[in-house]
Amino acid sequence: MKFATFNTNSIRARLPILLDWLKRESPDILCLQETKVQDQDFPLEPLEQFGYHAAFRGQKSYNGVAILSKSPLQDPRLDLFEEGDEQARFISGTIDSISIINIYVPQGSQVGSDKFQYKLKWLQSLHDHIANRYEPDAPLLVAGDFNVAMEDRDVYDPDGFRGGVGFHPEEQALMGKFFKWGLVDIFRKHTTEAEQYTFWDYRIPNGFKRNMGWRIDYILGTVPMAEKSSAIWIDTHARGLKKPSDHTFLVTSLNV
DNA sequence: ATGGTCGGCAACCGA
Repeated sequence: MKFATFNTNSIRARLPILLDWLKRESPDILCLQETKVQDQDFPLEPLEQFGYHAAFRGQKSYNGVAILSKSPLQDPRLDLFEEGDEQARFISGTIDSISIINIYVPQGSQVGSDKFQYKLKWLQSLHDHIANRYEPDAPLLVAGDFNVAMEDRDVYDPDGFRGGVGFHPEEQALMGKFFKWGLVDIFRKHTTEAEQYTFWDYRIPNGFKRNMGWRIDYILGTVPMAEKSSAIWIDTHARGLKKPSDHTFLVTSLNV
């Protein structure tokens, strides 16, 4: 089984890249973030023509998540918070008896801002949601754009970023709670290599060419899932075409 | 060479 995640930064702008990649890689499940499209405008038909079911929640201009899959998503849930979400950042369900959670964590703007506090609250709420509703010995994958890098080897300028948004100890401590609960960073299960990034800021001139990136997209799995992962790789196909995304595809093979 | 990020969506916000 091939499982992947990709921040599209607009699914409509990235549709040629996305369809090309689906044709080439034929993943069983693909989690998408920042679709930036309202549900009535979601490009369902071309995806169905490629043999995919799609579950999605969008909103105007910002955010938006989707799960594409060859088998339909069962028991879909579209809200993290019990009272319902104001922002489209969460979608979960079950496929072939594997629980899937796809998330787009708030970016956080600046340390100390209201948006930063919301990011911390969101991460804590995601942790509590998982701890209250899932078991660490059951099959669960949590994938998406976490907007947090964990270690020096995961960013191109650790000393420059330390204490800033995306590389702040409070964010990292909240990420640490996921690992303590029992989730495994599947990328780090397979390699200790540094400078392996999934995101390059558009605003850095030639940032991709100079590999000035961050590893902020993850596939996390409970131990039974991590044990079934035979490989994981960063696929920069999304950077090769005319309208590159600022993120890449992150893909893992699972023996299920 | 005389600029220099994107996308959404209609003036800027968010990343």
